Parts: sequence; structure tokens; C-alpha cells
Amino acid sequence: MLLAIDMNSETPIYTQLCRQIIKAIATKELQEGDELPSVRSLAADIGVNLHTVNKAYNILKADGFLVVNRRKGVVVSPSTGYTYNENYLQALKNELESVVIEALARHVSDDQLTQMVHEIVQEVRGD
Amino acid sequence: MLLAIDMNSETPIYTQLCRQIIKAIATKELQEGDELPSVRSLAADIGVNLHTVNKAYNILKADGFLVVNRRKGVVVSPSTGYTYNENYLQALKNELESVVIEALARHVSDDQLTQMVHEIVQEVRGD
Amino acid sequence: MLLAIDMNSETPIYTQLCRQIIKAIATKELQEGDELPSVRSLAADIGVNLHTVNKAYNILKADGFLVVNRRKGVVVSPSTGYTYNENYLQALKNELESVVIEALARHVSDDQLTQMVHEIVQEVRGD
Amino acid sequence: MLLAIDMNSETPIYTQLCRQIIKAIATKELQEGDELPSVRSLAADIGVNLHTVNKAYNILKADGFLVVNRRKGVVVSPSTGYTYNENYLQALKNELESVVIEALARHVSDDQLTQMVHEIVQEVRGD
DNA sequence: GTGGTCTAGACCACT
DNA sequence: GTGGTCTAGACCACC
Repeated sequence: MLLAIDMNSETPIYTQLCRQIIKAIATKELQEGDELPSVRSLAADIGVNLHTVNKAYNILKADGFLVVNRRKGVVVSPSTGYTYNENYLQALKNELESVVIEALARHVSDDQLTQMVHEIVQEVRGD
Repeated sequence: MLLAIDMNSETPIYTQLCRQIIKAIATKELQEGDELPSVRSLAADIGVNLHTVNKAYNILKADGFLVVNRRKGVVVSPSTGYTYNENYLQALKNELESVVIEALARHVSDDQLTQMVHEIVQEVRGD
Repeated sequence: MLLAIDMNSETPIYTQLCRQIIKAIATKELQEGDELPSVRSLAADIGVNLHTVNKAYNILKADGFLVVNRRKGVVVSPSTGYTYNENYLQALKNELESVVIEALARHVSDDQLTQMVHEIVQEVRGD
Repeated sequence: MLLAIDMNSETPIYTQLCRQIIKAIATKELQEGDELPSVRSLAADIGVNLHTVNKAYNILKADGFLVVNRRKGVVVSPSTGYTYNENYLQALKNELESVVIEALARHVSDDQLTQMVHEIVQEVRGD
């Protein structure tokens, strides 16, 4: 897995890490039981602080994507560990709302939006 | 127009203001030329500092949603002022990506996602 | 003479008035001795406050463009009244500098700049 | 880089800061990736409030001249970030117009103007 | 340490 | 009255 961090982005580094790992899980590049690099080695690899990687891992553990395995270190959870629930759907809708509403205000069409979502889904599934 | 601010939210107050005003524009509750409350009165109304309101207004001005009219104060721009462009579409796709990818990882279905987008569009259009 | 005021511009109305009158003088639409509308009628005409028109007239008087004639009211000065001097040239260069330097930083070419100046000169002379 | 602020000028301090930084970029005194002083240290240096420096930095970020790097603080963007576009050229022409037209009205010659522009270009390029 | 956000209170330019 | 600018001092998130 290749992690590309943009130091100039306004998104915090730990968030970028989370997203890229989640993306790898979504595209099945990372599957149940796969080991992740140790906090130490990953931090050295991408040149960031230990705390930053640690924070990302902790968030992903809290979200159920990762789990600590005594022998293998941090591994990807079985997919039942991070299935959506009501709370998540609500949060998802809120996030979508703020993005979609601005798009509509700017005269992006209904079709363009769903088209865009489809493209993203295709990228994830077909990648 | 009614603005509801959540002081405990982690999203900055000025961002919440921006979103609600954009939403009002999207739903045509606010139309071209409509006057917004003065920074001072709005700040007093919702109980925040005037600089916070000012920042929101300034962002919306920079984004083309609002303009300052010498006689009427802050008013809604003609809709040509905030039409989408290439840069915006790119940013929009990036924002959608991070949201959608996590949803897919959590086994939200393609259909659920487009359904959710449709619901939001309905809310905006049908209001 | 037609005065078009943009209430949404960030340039103060009195400055817009000054510029348009100066432009009319530059294009010889207004010539030495020509009468300007009274403060009162001009204000009513373009729908602004008396003070605003008054301020514009006063600035133009201080700059030598206009002069008060006992019988005809405010009239255009003889062109000797507003010829450039050292101070003005210095101020002009400062104003040009801030504009030109940003243009250069943004990779506008030397030629584009002089071309643009030529175009403006043509518009004024040939108008 | 040396920043000289004129507290008595009528141009806002943050604008003066913006111009001087843009000038430094134009003269290549500041190049892609170069770090700028932190808002706090620069504010202390020139004796203004940190919010004033912050505002200048924010404007330059919005204009694409600067970006915030998570490790290095505020740095100069790659020059692709602030290349001119149609909107900018239009705004540039408007700014040039108001300056040039008054100069013409005051009998500054065509040649003097282009000469002045050339001088400024020379100063920037030959620095 | 950094930048980002918020508050509070002041003065000024413009209309 | 409006928005624009500046100051001063506070807390927080990120690294």
C-alpha cells in the first residue's frame, strides 16, 4: 500500500492517513487480517511524527477498522467490525448535505451529482 | 431566515453560518438582491461576536455568494456570481470521495448513497 | 455625460464619480468651461446622497480639475489647472508599481502590460 | 526579506504586507517552498498585532501565493498556484484604467507612461 | 512551537 | 447607521 501525504493540505495528516487506509480497505487492497506497518516504521516511512501515526491508528481502532493482534500487531478487522449503523448513517447524511447543498446552490445539476457519485463508486470497485 | 448555531459543534461557528446561508440561497429562501442582516445585528441575534459573523460574510463574498451594496449593506449576488467552475468541480469531487469511500468501506450500498443524495436534492428543491 | 455608478463596487461612490468626471475630461467629452450639473441635481439624478456628490466635487476642485464660477456654478478648469507635477508623478509611479508588480508575479508578460496600457490610451484618445 | 511598514499610510497595514511579499516573490527574493516567518514572530518584528499579519497571510493564501505546510509553516506556493487567468486580467485592466486615465487627463504622455512601466519591470527583473 | 478560532472593544470611512 | 481595520488576549488542534 502506498500512502501519499500532502503536507500542504488543510486536512490534518492523521485524517489523511485514516482516509487512505480506509480507501485501501474499501478497494480490498487491504483485507481482513492483513497486517499494517508498525507505528514506528510507518512514521519513518512517510516522515511524520510517531504521535500522528498513532492517532490515526487509534481512530481507526475506535471506528472498528483495525484491531490489535497480539502476534501480528495492528491488523485489519473482520468486515463485521466496521459495518454502518444508524449513527453513522446520520453523520454521513449530514456530511453529504453540506457538500451537496453548496453544489446545488452553484447550479451543479442533480445528474452531475449522481454521476459523480457513480464515478467514485466505479473507481473503488474497479480499482 | 432562521439561523440555528450549535455552539458545541466542532465545526466552526463561521462555517455553520456559511452553510446555512448557502442553504437558504439553494432553497431560494434568499434570492438575488435580498438583504442580509448587518454583522452587528446578526451577531447580537445569535449571540456571537461580530467578527465571527464578519468572517462568514467575507468568505461568502469571496465565494461570490454575497456582495456589499453601498446602500443596502450585504446582499445576495446575482446567481451568475457563484456558478460552478472546473476548480470547484474538482474540489467537490475530492470532498465527495472522502465521504463516499468510507461509506463504501462500511458496506453502505451504491443505491443507499444515490438515494441519500436524491433525498437531499428533494429537500432543497421541494422546500 | 453619463455617469454609471456601481453600488456593489468596493470603490467608494465619490471615487467612482471623480474617476468618471476625470475620464470625461481626458476624452474631451468635457472641456474647459463646460458646466457640471449642480450637486443637488446630480445627486438626485444618480440617486446618491448630496454629501457624496459634494465630496467628489471638492476633491476635483482640490485637484484642479474643477473650479467654481460665480455665474455658471461648477465648471471644468482650463487644462493648465491640472497638469501633472513632480508629486503627482511620484504618486502615479507608486500606484503603477503595486499593480504592475503583482501582474509580473503572476507571470503577465512585459508585452502584455504595455499592450494593455496602449489599449487604454487608444480608448481614451479615440473615444 | 525586509518588510517596511508605514503606519501613517492610508493603505491598510495588511495590504502593505501583501504587496511587499508579492514584490519579494516577483523579484524572486522569495521562491517556491521558501518559508515565511510565523505570524507571531513577524507581528512582533514589525510591531503590529498578529491578526493583522494573519489577515495578510490569509489573503495571499486565497490568492494562491502562499500555502500552509504542516511541517514548515507558511511557505511560498509553486508558481503555478498564482498564474493569471481571465478574471485577473480583467481586474488588472480596470485597475490600470483608473490610474492611466487620470494620468492622461493630466497631460502625462503616452511615452512617459510606457517608460514608467518599463522602469518598474526593470527594477523587478534586474534586482 | 505552529496556525485557526473566538471574544471584546476601539476607531475610521462611507452614506 | 453600515462595513473595514486594528488591537489585545484567550483557547484549541496539530505536529
